[in-house]
Amino acid sequence: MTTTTARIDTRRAAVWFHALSDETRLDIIKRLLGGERCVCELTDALDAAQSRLSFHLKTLKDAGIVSDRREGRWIYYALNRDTFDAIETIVNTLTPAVRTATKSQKCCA
Amino acid sequence: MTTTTARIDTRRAAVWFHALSDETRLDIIKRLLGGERCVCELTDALDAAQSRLSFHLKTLKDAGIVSDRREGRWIYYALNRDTFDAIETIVNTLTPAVRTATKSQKCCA
DNA sequence: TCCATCCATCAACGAATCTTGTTCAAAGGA
DNA sequence: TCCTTTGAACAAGATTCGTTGATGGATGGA
Repeated sequence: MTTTTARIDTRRAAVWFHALSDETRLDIIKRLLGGERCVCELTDALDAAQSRLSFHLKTLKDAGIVSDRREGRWIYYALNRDTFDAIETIVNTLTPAVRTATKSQKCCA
Repeated sequence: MTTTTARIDTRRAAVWFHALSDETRLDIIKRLLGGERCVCELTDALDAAQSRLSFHLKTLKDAGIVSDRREGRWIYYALNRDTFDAIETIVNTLTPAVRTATKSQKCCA
């Protein structure tokens, strides 16, 4: 066996990274770092059309990055802690493996 | 100021995450964890057409994820350590912020 | 009940992405 | 020089993505 990173579920990882691969979605995530927000707050803050935000929120939700909660007329979105933990695990497994992989190049170049 | 993560360069982050958002590219990265490889080795290992791999390798190269080196007839690709360090920094900055952001929800739900 | 607000969904369009097949350039061996 | 190998680049087609505007459902107030 080469490394433990070979065990990474590439399908899930690809979905997560895709959700994070758009600037609008990263801006949404930044806003949600301040706590849960309803869509109307995000449309104001990001100056984006409502349907556009709804589209990106769905992408984030389908990827498990955020979750939503209805309260009266409003729907609040919040970051999904478990998914970020999983992403952190992937990256923190991958990077040391990269360091190991690139060590041999340094000495033989 | 809300958090240090607000400083994250979303443009660069989006490019990196996009490069990581494809299963074929993640498979390439996994292979390169074993050390640098030429394209012909990757086509054999991943059972993919040469032009397809060339496309994905270009995507990875443009994003700074890999770098290439010619040796005679062969071109060897290797993982780019610095980029992975930068990605690790982003994720390791973001995740604690997510944990902080999601703490308040736990107590008020 | 009627109306306003919040937000998801849909249709349509253009742009970007991915795949496949083909062509072309660089390098080395016969 | 000619041939083979390696891999980039290009064109064409299919698919996915992102944006915009319009519609409709759910909720709550008047």
